[in-house]
Amino acid sequence: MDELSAEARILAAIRAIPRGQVAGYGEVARRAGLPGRARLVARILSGNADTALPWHRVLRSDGRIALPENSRGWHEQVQRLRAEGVRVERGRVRVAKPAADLDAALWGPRR
DNA sequence: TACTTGACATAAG
DNA sequence: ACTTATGCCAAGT
Repeated sequence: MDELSAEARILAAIRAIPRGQVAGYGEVARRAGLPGRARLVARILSGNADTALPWHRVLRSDGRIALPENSRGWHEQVQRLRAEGVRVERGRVRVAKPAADLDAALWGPRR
């Protein structure tokens, strides 16, 4: 019954990722109110045909592109990401290091 | 029902 | 930073 709504919420969560930004599968699931369903997000994307959907902004939690390296989809994802200014190196996007930033803020120079 | 598969995540070594 | 082992969940056989 709510199979459709689950998919709808996931699609909405993906559409909500701002241009030039990325999000992990698990992250998308959480934002859709479906914690623990990262694989459901992957399932939906694997079957998606909507080119307007910003599917390219969804990556693995480690910042790597989920599709098989050098596959057609892989190349397209890299291109789409770079087209919006996202730096992609060796099939992966720079992952944020909040701990380091926090650490610097709390324990940095003169503190 | 039992087993396999997949655009995953996380902890350990 | 990279690889392996486990856990996970929904669908397909």
